[in-house]
Amino acid sequence: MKRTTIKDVAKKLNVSVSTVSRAFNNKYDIKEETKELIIKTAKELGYRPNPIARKLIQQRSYNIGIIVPEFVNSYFPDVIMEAQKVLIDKGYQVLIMQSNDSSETELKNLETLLDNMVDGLIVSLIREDDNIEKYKELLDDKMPIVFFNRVADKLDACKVVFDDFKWAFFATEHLILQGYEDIVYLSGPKHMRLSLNRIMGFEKAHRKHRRDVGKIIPCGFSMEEGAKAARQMIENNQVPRAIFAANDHCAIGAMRVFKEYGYNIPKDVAIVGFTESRLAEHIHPTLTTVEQPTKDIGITAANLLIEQLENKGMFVPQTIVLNGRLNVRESSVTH
Amino acid sequence: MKRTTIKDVAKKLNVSVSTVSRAFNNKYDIKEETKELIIKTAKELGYRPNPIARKLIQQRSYNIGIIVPEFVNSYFPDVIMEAQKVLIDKGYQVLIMQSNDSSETELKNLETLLDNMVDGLIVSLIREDDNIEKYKELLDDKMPIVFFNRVADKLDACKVVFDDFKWAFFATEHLILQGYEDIVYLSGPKHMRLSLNRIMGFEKAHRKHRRDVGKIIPCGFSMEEGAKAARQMIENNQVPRAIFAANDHCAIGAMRVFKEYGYNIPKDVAIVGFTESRLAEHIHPTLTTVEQPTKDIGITAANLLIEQLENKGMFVPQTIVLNGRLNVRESSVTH
DNA sequence: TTATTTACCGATAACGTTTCCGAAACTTGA
DNA sequence: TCAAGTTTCGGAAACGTTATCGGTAAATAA
Repeated sequence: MKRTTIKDVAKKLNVSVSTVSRAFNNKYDIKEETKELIIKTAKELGYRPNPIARKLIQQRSYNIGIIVPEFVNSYFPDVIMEAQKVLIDKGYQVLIMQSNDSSETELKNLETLLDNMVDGLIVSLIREDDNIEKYKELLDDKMPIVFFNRVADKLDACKVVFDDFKWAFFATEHLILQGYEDIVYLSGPKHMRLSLNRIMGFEKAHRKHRRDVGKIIPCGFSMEEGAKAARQMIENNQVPRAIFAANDHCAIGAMRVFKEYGYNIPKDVAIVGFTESRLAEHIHPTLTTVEQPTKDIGITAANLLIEQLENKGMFVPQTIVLNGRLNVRESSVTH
Repeated sequence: MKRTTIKDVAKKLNVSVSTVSRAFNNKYDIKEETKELIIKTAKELGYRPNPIARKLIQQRSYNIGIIVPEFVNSYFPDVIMEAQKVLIDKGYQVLIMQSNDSSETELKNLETLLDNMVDGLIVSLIREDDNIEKYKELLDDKMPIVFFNRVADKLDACKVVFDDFKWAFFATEHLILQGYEDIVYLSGPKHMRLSLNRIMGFEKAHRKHRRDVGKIIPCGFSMEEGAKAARQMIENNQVPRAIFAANDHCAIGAMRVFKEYGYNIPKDVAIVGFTESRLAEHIHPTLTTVEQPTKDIGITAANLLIEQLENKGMFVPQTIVLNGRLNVRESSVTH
């Protein structure tokens, strides 16, 4: 069962391979009639252009690499799948890699993607600084790259980011307006730009309402770390009236511990999460959280990359900031 | 910035391209000395063999396609990532597609993967029957395929499955041994083999302990469906003493509703889930559930595929059944 | 010494496309 | 009717590898 090639189609119709090629590439210099005939008999013969041969001659792989830190939260799968849809529609092939929260694996992933000759990359970084030299090299070589979510200030490239500042501000303000004093922020790792942005939003909300800025405790994005932070607060007898957490998993981990220790949520401790997860609606009490536009992020990143691929050379890097939504639920409201 | 090719390396050393190729392919008829020299200067020149050219001449894409129903549960991402690791190590490129729980998208995904000339496939089906003819064709054409999780009886192919019967049996027996009479099974869709297997396990456990088999209610895999089922039981005043659910999401959805209506878990209603999710340990009460060996499933599927690819032609399809574990937690134990 | 094997290497043809160049065939304008 | 332009097509080169075949030099056997 050999695959039928362009030659088979050409021979069958007594035309040259060039003509068949033209028929399949919508070139102008071909008669409409012959084109249709070729397409028709090609279909009969079950001919499909060999993408590998095309890639070789066109000197493009039509491969796009996507690198993300993890697959634990639904956030990354969600944006990836949207981006993939857009890219596949444009004839690209998508290679997905996860870095397992390790900068070294990130670098290894990058290498394998380059071995596979990707035409472009969509990346969410593990740490801002770790592989920055490598990315700089690539950018200097005009490799199209779009960063999203976790980006690096020092890189002059396309970025799709969430307005972390603004939504941390709104989330904090929401807690303040509910009347809570003494709000603690369980922040993400400080080496991330988005953590800093959220901290700034947190602070701004306090300043606006003339409050002392609440305590900021470095935490992580996992349930375990959220739980650990909560346990520590309880042990130190420093349980605040409200908590704003780095993400939903972290919030849920903390929530669990508080409940175990008999705290009522939100009466004793109010909680707000970040980056709407599928759990927010399904735990008890339901979790107030900031929803990120995962679909838009994926689509925008993909489109930015395509633009770059098509206008290679003359393309100015741009940063697109997307908006979100605060989903207010039970965990933060006492009426 | 042109990519350096095999010719550049050959010219630099005044050898033929054949020799350079031999150096990179560990062929026997080359002097160890020259081989090392070639590898060394190739590295200096930054030469990497062009995978596309290699694919073209070898008539293999080194592409493997993976098709899964969804990315909502962590189950599929988990097995995919393990499989990918194995495959990448062997020099394969992995294309991941999700069917969004629609058989039509599954078919479309299949087509795009074939367009990309995949050498093999790893598939978890949406429905047993829907695209069966297409898969049959492929198998007849000697396309290496490994099915996992949701497989079709009618297809004579490699399969990696979980022993759903056995572990549904154990889960049910666990509930029986805890002393619960009147156990309801919220089953997955009936068109899936795994649902039927689990039902059989559920029944067997009842027979073994000489009980009447509990009610079986068709349900789905989502939290919404679990919640809906619970609400219906409450409305109909038919809340059982224990529930065995199709998966964790379903279990959690039901649990939430019961808690809302004031039922205590496990005192009023005990619950057991299936396919350990990341939530099981983090909800209240913690959820008893059957853990599937996601990593093993991914690794085994990948290895089976590689075996098939390497011994193409003479290869007998085999089914590998993997084992699991029952994680007993609070939701099912009253002491 | 000569014949025969062995080790190593080069030239060349493929793989299936696209692209460039040129040449028919046809059309247009005077 | 003829020159010039247009449309449509064919031939051949190219993309970067690997595979096949053959040849030379060295090593071994007779």
